[in-house]
Amino acid sequence: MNVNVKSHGSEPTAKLATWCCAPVDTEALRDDQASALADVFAALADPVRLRIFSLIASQGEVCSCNLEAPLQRSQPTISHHTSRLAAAGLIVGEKRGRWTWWRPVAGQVDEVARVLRVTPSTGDADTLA
Amino acid sequence: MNVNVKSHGSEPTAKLATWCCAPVDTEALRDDQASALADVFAALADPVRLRIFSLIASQGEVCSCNLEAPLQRSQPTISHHTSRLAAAGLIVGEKRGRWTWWRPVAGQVDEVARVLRVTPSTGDADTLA
DNA sequence: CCTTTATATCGATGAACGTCAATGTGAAAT
DNA sequence: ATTTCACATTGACGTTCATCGATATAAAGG
Repeated sequence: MNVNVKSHGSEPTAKLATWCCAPVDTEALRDDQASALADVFAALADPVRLRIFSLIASQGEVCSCNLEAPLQRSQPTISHHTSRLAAAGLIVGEKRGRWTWWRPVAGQVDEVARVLRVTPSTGDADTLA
Repeated sequence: MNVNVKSHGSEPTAKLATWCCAPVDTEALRDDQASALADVFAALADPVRLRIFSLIASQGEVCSCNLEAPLQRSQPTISHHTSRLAAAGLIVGEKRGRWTWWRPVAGQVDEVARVLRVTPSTGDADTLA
């Protein structure tokens, strides 16, 4: 069937799960950790990219051709945003036939969620040293 | 005693927990939800702000005066970043005497982490490259 | 009052970003 | 081979941003 399956997308620059980092409330981030993490947040800091990512994550797999209409953006703009999400390691693309299919990278987004976790043990009535 | 305790910081524009939204993999984000969420991510999309937030979250409470040295940024720059974090609802400031003390808002960051969660039970996810 | 201290705001500058029209690329269909 | 189709890349434009120096505000101590 899929003879023309190729891996696709920019080489992700962010490989958070391999080396970054303790939850933000347990230990202060080093500068290099903060830079890598900021790159991932920057990829999510645009409403169009967020909607693209949620469309991909909720459908499991989405073709680029099915993103232009719901987001009302031009084809180059969609391509630009999928590239940025891929560079951040949040999605991966696979070219099958003429279409590029994008899937979420669960590990990357879970890693971000883990780092973001703030222990609720800091009650508001507590004395905070 | 602390007679001069005042609430402080810009009125947070992002009140995610009150209305936003399903995890990104269960339902596609609406445009207004994506915009609000993108604002929070934009607040985290800078290495200096990330380190400020992690310093505050890990210490529970930090004075602005203790941020300039570790981050090696000027006082106006630190003030600018704390304002942006406060506007995103991620921290709150309290002016006691001459100093402004910043604390994390656990609910906001937990809400972001919850929305980010991607269930690893995505049906066809076994073919991840 | 005046001075000191901590923080906020203003103005400017250079960099990065979102967007689209035009164009390039490579694979599929005819 | 030629055309068509899906997507990437380029170039340009206006906007937003991070940063700092200068200045303003506000509180505490004299």
